[in-house]
Amino acid sequence: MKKAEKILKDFDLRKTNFRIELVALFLNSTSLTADDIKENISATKDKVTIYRALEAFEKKCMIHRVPDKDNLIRYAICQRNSSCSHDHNHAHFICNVCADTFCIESINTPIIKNEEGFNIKKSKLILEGECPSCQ
Amino acid sequence: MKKAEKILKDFDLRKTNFRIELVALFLNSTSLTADDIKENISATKDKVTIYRALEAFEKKCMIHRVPDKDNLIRYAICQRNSSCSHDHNHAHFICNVCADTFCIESINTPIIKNEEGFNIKKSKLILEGECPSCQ
DNA sequence: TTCATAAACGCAACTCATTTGCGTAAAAAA
DNA sequence: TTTTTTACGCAAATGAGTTGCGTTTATGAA
Repeated sequence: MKKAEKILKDFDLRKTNFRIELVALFLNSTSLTADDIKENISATKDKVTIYRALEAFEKKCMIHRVPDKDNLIRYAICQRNSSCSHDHNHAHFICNVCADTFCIESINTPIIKNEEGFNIKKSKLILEGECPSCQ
Repeated sequence: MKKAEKILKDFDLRKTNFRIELVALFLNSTSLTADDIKENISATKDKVTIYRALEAFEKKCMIHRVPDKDNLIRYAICQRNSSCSHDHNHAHFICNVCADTFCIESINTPIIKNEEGFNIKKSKLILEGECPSCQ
């Protein structure tokens, strides 16, 4: 069994041709929008199928949402296995050139103590600039 | 001349009834979406007029875009005067209850040195939780 | 292997924030 | 006051994401 199929099994997701292809695409990508997927997948051209697969993958915590340059819905595959309990407290980097988003596992989001009466439960750190390939 | 009119003049923007009312609304708000404006303005009900005013205000750097809970376009008025040269390097806080976004001028976005081949030009820090009024 | 069933697919149509075009009105400059 | 530039308002378009529904397929039990 290939890696993509094993991942689907591990996350209790059904193995369809499209979903196997989609997992493999995630494994070879830093992050993906619905449109990226449509352009790079052969098993379906239907956007609804794509959105529903993303929804299912996210619900099982196989992928997580990452910030996007143009506020599109964008996902990356979760590197650290898994189950929904693991935290996504790493920074994200958006490349202004290629518009891709990268998980920066080596930088954690800062822990900010409550300030000025705000009850802070979570923080997100988004970096911008040029990614290694675009410089 | 009232404060709102002075601001429009300072930013080299025309004084129309709607824009005067809109600046005053910004001065009394933490942040606003187009829909917030539509609900709280009497001078126009036309969304195109609202979007174009926001575009003009942003271009002159009278307002700046802030993150939004639902990925809507949301703005806050720039507190520190002004001209487009001043930096917006403060954190933003999104309230999960009222969905308003607050500028937290007392917290700066962290300065991250270039990492793993990424050329980092800017950072954004987004905090989430409950704002003072919603706790 | 076969059957039942729950989930996935694919098509059409919809929602809703934001944008574009264009003719008219009004503000600022001459 | 006249000219010029910008703002307004209406209609229509765009485009990402969603919903409904009938059909197909993967999976797990018999």
